[in-house]
Amino acid sequence: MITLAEENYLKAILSISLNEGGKVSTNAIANEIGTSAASVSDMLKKLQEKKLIKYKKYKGVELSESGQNKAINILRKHRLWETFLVNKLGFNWSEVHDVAEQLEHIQSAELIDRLDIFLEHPKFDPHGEPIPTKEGEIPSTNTTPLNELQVNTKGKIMGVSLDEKDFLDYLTKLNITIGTEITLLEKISFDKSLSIKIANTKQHISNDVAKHLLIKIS
Amino acid sequence: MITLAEENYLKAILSISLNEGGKVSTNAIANEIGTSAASVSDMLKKLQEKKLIKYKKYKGVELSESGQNKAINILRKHRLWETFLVNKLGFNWSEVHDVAEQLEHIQSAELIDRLDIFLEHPKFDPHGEPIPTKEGEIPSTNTTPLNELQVNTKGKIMGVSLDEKDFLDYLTKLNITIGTEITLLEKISFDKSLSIKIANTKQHISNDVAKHLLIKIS
DNA sequence: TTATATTTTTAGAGTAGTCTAAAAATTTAT
DNA sequence: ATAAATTTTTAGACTACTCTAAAAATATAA
Repeated sequence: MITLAEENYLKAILSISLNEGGKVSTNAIANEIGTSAASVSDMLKKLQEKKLIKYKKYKGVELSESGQNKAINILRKHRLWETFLVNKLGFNWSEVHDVAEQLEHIQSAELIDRLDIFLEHPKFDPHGEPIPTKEGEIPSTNTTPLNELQVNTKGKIMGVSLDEKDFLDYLTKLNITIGTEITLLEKISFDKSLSIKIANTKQHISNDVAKHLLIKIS
Repeated sequence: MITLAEENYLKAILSISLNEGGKVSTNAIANEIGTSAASVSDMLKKLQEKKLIKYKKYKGVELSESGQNKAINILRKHRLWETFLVNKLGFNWSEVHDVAEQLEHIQSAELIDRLDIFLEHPKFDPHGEPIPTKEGEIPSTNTTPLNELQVNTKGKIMGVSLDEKDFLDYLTKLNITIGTEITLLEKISFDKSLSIKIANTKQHISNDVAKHLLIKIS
């Protein structure tokens, strides 16, 4: 049986490797989980023992096949629960992360199958992130972070790659949500901030915000 | 903050005192939780420390007001989740206990408020057991265990007081479910077993089964 | 009421996870 | 290529919970 702490480590390793690719460092995991590098080292030994990761001391870590399956399944559960919380219970998209972090650890394959049916097999969660299939496929989204677009490109916001309350509340304040049409007007080279147009209104956002907005060019 | 283990102890103490009344013994708790009396003794000290129980060594234990509030809230969550699983996800009433035992520990008052609304404020769970209100009231049901009825009494099954798969599956096999009309035909004094009539068919059940069937006399 | 049985508590130890401090390995910079 | 900085691991300790075995308290029965 896998423990709650182990599940959180697998999830962290998956999340980092989806963002950066390649081997994952001890410090990166410590940072993601909010613990010490020493604790991570300890845990990596246990996960290695259980064949959930491939790990050589000082050389970084990657998920084994079974570890990846488990991690993707947790991600699937997280995103299905977020969809349930927003679509069925009426939560705001900025309020669901913490509860979903608890719900994702409930152990019952039957429950998730039925939840998926109840939600009518959603492909994307309320943040536009793809929900892995039961088979472990993560549908690709064909989107580009806003900060990588060229000036004068027009597109539509398909999702956000950060699930933090402050960030999502700020987007709401900017009138940015999924489906919003957006035009990139100007890139300021000094601080990499951007001028954008939304609903015929000009706005200015930082690079930190822009890089988490996923755009489909139209 | 309250831990998962602590929640399970509070729940066990509540459950025993609802069934038997009065002080709860160390052994009864050990038995309910499936652990050793030594572990229970240890934990009682911690719960006492946190003012969740009233406890004197060797003298049994009862919940404090705050302990009782917490325990009733867990019971409320358990029964709301069971209702969700059966009414919304289509689980059978015999399949939901284990999953609800996990879900009852999710920490979010907002989640339970919204779930209650989503389910349209149910008063009873799929086993006919009353769902405590947000304020901690447990509605009384005015029912009698079948084995306490007098011979030739007619009534309707309003609920069951045991949530175990084997038991519920057996009831289903007997064509017994909530709402079923039932007549007590005969009590066998030798083994306290009962003859009953359901849908014009005579059947015979043990006292162990009968005592968990809650009847409203008609 | 004194012996016996039962229940409960204490003592000591083990596991899973966490921490800080220090040692070891690796990377970076001169 | 060696020194300095950074990263990672080890060592030792702490908390929460569990266990078995033994001691202490309580209940029961002759």
